[in-house]
Amino acid sequence: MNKYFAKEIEPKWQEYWEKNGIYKFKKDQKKKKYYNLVELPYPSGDLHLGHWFAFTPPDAHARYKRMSGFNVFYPNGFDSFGLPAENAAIKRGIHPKDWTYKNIETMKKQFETMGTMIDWGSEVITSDPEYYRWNQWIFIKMYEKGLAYRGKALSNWCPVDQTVLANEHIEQGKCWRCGAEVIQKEVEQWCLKITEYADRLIWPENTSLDWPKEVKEGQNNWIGKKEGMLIKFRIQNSEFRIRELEVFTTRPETTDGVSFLVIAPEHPLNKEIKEKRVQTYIEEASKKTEMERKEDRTKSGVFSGFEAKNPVTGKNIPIWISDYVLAGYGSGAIMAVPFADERDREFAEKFNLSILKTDFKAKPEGKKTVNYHLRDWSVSRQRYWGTPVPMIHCEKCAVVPVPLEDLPVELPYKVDFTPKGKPPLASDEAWLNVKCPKCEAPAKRDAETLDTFFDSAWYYYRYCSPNYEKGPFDELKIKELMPIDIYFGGSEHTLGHTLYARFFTKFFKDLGLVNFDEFAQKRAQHGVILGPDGVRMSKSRDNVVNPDDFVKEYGADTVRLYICFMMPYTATAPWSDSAISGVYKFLKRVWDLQNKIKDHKSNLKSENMSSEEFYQMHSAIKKVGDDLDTLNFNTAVSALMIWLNFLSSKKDVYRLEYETLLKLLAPFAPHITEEVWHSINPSANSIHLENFPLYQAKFTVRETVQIIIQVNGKIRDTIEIDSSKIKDQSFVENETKNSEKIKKYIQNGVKNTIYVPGKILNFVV
RNA sequence: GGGCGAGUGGCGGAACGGUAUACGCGAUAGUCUCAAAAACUAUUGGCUGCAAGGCCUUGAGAGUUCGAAUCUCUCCUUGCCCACCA
Repeated sequence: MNKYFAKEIEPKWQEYWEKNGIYKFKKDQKKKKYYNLVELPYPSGDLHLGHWFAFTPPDAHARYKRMSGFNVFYPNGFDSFGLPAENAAIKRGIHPKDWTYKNIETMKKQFETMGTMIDWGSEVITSDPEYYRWNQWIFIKMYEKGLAYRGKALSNWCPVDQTVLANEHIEQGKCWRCGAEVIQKEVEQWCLKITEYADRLIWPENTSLDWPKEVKEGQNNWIGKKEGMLIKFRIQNSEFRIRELEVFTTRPETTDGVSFLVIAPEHPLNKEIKEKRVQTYIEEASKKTEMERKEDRTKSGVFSGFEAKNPVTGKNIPIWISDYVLAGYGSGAIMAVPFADERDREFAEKFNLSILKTDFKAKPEGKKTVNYHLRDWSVSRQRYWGTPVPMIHCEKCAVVPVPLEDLPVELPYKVDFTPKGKPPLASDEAWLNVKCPKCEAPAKRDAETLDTFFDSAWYYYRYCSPNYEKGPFDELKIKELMPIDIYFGGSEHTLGHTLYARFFTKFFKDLGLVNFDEFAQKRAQHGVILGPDGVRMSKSRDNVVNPDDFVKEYGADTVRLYICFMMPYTATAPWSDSAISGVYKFLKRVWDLQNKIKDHKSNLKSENMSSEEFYQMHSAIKKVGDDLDTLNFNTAVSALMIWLNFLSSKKDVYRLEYETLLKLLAPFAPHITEEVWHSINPSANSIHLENFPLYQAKFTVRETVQIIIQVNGKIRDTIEIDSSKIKDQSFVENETKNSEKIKKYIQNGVKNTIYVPGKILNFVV
């Protein structure tokens, strides 16, 4: 027998699996489908430790499910549009497309070294025209339903470059490129009316779906449904076109304590106020970036010079302007009740405003209304590397969607995508100028691209029929494969991606394309492997751990197993390689255990195994299987170690024991188990086509059990009884009579006796 | 400020309200060796005792319970997400 040498066996089996297509998903009426999904990666060009952590435990789960008789669908793809490609291109002069597709090639090769059972036959690459064509199709459908509209959204705006900036492109309040001060500006852009689905996106108390509480509550809070009232305050100035201020409040009963009104700097009323100090304040407020607003919480504001009449008390109260009132929430105007609200009091104290009392009994007139924290989703990006918005702007007909049969609107390759103050696509005249589909007059294409969260909101539908040409997906395939049975991913997607995905699913249902309401039965969120210094890994910090180094040293199986073992899947903890050698040692010991197999030709058949041997084996099968089901990968591995410790303490190992061990280990360490499996079964098929061993409940209990004897809850002795007797309390009590230790404690009489069958006998004295 | 979570040996971490510290790392001693590495064996929460044993221990404090790391309350520390949401 050779020594365990991972480097030699791993590529061999990866090739074998590929050649024999053992991971190809095939329709199988006899088996239940199991859609196992991990969030598709961004093709950054390097498979890092985070990818290993995101993909290998789910791979073990998928392999277990497959061995347990499910027809497992485990596809993968690439979320390949987006800013990094464009930034890399600008920096290094490579075209975003070339950069992206080269990275995808590299990463797919790296994925192979991981030894996953991913079926790449259903791969989806979101920057392929065959994919984003359907992005455009969905966008147009949303437009037709009134869900996609031109709206105004507050954005970071560079006044020099004349462009919207992403948060990451603002450095200390200045534009990353030209250094100009970034301001907040309402910019017209494409928005999706996710708010129309707000109610349906709220998780009901008793959902049958298995999603973490953290996600359900997080999303519900984010949607932030609040019931309140809109109350009108008459402005004491007859020259304004706006005569009334409408405010939203959840506490109408405090209206008698309204001491002043506050409106947001962006409130339309401000356009009618010409005073210089007011305009100066508004300008200053617009310069504050998000970061500054977060950091500086001191109240600022300016008196508008006008008053409004409190509908309850009839008193005139001043109208102030302050950026602590948000334009986007409610009506962008509040009634300030400093007596009851801390922020209002802070403001009143800062500007010496009088504070009126409220007895919380006011009953103002007003419209009952519901407000949501959730905003509509702005999807326009003034960027090159994304899905072109499939719209045409015509002077006569305004906005006209591209006819569906003309899709996709392909992204032109030769475009100057360096920032120029207008969207890169706008500089490609040949692409930009088209005829209006309605009136045939000269018109222009929309030069913006879609947010990449649009791409990832529905990619898992496309996996089901990646080459389908009659629609975004084949409805029959969807019936077969959706919804997803388990969706693995990161917690950073709680308020973005997974919410959008739910929104899209509900939209598809409204279109009649699908007959379910939620896209994933179960959501499993992993933690994060931090750098060895306990901080998030990043190149700038120089704390990035490269998994390839460990793969080279120990092999992929060891790295997979270690990632499963080192911490719970949900945990966030620093990377440490201190224990990886222990996992490697474990695999070597499994390998070496071949030597101990009793010759299968001998008469020592598994029927001759002792009850302890049966107990150990069946307990391991149960524990490993259960843990793979419930995603407790670390304790599954420890159960394997415990059993191996038992097996290696014996003189010989039964073939049944050893083969069972290999099958339990196969989901974690697919290569070594395959190698050894073939070496002891030369004519066998792949171990990954074997069934996961079944345990028998009767073997998971020992013949005798230890009962703990307590006195007043303190352990004083243990006794061993036959497990058939565990239900017999008086028998157990009698047994303890022999114990000198116990006698000593209970000689003065027993007040009460508590017996937990098979566990504990507690005397209360 | 709001929401969700976490605090257990030297370290990563196990423990349906029922033997706390499984498993792994590290450490100590031993076997093997000229030596080292590797491998194997034993020990490894603290205090106390020659020993049998006893006492203490899951961030701090209270409570519920025959019994609490686990449930409840208060506080402390810490992580993540959101954040002037009226």
